[in-house]
Amino acid sequence: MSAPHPAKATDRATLRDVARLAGVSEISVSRVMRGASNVSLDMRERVVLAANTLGYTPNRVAGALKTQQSNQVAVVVPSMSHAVFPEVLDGIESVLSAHGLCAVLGVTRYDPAHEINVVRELLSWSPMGMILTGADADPAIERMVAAQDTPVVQIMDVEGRHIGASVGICHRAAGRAAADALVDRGFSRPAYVGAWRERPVRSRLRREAFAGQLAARGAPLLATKIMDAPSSAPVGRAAVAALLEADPTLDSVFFANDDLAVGGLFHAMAAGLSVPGQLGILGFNGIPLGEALPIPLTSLATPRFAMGATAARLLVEGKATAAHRIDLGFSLTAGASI
Amino acid sequence: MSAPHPAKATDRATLRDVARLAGVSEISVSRVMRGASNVSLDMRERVVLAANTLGYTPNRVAGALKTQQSNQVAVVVPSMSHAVFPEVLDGIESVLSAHGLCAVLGVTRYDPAHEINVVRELLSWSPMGMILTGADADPAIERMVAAQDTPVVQIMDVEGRHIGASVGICHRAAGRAAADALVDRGFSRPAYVGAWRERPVRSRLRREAFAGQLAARGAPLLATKIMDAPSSAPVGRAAVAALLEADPTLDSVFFANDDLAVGGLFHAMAAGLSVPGQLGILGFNGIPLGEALPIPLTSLATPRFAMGATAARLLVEGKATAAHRIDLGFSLTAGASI
DNA sequence: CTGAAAGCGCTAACAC
DNA sequence: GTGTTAGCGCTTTCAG
Repeated sequence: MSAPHPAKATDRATLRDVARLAGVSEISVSRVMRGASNVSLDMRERVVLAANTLGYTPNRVAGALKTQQSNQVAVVVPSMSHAVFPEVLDGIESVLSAHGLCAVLGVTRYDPAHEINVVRELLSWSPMGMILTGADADPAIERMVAAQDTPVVQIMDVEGRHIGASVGICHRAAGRAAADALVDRGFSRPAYVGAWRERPVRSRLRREAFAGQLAARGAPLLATKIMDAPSSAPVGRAAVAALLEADPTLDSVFFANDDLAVGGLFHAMAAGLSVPGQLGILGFNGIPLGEALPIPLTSLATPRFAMGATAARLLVEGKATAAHRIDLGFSLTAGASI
Repeated sequence: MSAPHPAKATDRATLRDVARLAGVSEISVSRVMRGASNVSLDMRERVVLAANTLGYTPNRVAGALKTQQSNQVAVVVPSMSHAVFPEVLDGIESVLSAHGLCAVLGVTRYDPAHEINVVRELLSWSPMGMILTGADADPAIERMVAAQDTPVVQIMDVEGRHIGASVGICHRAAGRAAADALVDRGFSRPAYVGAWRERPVRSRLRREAFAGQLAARGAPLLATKIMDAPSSAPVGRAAVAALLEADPTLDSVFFANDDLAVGGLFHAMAAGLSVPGQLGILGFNGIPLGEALPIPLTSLATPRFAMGATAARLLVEGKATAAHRIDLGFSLTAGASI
């Protein structure tokens, strides 16, 4: 090809190139590429042939600029290290990919200031929607989202101030349910273990509701240990060891999540404590690992995949409005640790 | 503002709007927004004021169309359910965000046909680079990437055919190391457990090298169990139970990953088998959970975060070329299960 | 230091 | 069914 203008050999083919090769107009190529209906079979064939010859891929950047719509969905999560968010993302992805959409990822590291930058960055690509983790977003975020009129779904909590739709569970109810589960089974000297300095606000909501309900049931919370490090089994194990050393009379522990709870259970096993006889262990999230443990972990199972999938579905269906506040609920798993 | 043209109230502010309000030209606003040097202080102040008043956010879609460069990096992984890829993504994200880049996610579900579509989709946004999981990409993928001249880094394996740079480990070497570790400790009747029908090719490489080295060391592989389901502790537990039922004389098991290995360890504990006395358990990946187990899991630890971070760094530094093939290696963890 | 003109690649809107 | 025209919002020339 002896092009008159000096193009790099590696330049990406454009509509124009395909049109020239096929001997048709650009708009016809555009129509074929987008699968428009009003195109003759002959035209379609010629264009497809030319496009394949050139290895043409539509340029979505240009398309998005023109149509003012993108197939990208911005997804903002606090962390990827924790098992919860990958599963939520999995749910989001499963729905998005089925609709030809893709996820652009932002990770906030539980840092509200950083979250603002992440959101700004993501919004600069004019996504067709945005999924945020947690309620009570910073006012700056609310403003930016409003300025661009971007549909928003917030996940995890159904409580708190929401910008658009919300999909999650009621963490206060979960805290109360945890208290009831322990008291109902005869535990009377409960403790609580959290981590990561309780950065995720919803874990605080659960703890407070847990403590409140325990008091109401006459079995007040005896000890609380919030670790500095992010949640993990080793951290949970260390927390329980510390709690029991300080007060060996504790008879049960509710954990901020299963990662911690598994560690607590391991401590009990290693220390020769019978579970749940000498120590009851109650987790949160219901991760698959729990059921494979020698003593199956009892936990409040949360619908992580479904939260992501539902949030994505709301966006796809244009239902990302404050009218939609979906509580997906939780359930006690059939474990044997309390 | 009595604009002469009928604009939606919710329309996003543009450079033009800011320019009008500030009483300057569009290009000046552009220069200020991008932090160009040749702008007077006065100009900068006026523009910033106007931009803030309007809540202006630059439109990256338009910018990318003009400059032909994006700040997005396409990341293609096979799954999010498995613990490995979130950690890799975490590493990628940490580097990208430090450079003002963001990740666009594609999930292939270990489906080569779907992977082609995912890559095409992601490439249509002209990302500044692409991170692919695994070697030996489909020729169609290789073609598309070449047609757009997109820098590529492939992660996980250093073996196999690579498009651009690669960052990973040698899975054959890992398989051999696993065999050596078992034989060196006196195990002579080893088995292997895999999952997900061995869809990730690299797990097959490990298994084959494992079997080969075992044979060379005079302790041939006695049994292999590849489960249909994706890896998880329950699946690993079931696999070991099945293996031992078929042949109780097995004295050790090497697993495709720690998720499975943990399940195997739990089976041994629940069945009253001493570990490593009656059954040696060797995992792969070295997940944090392992060290918190009552019997700390011995595993071949892989640098998952570092793989992601290194891959992203290669892209950022413009080193995503075939010249770079980085083996980050693995190491045996200090466990007590073999 | 500031601005005017042109155009990135695509697609609505309107001809024919 | 097909083509022409115009312009999305920005930034790279090139003039002043």
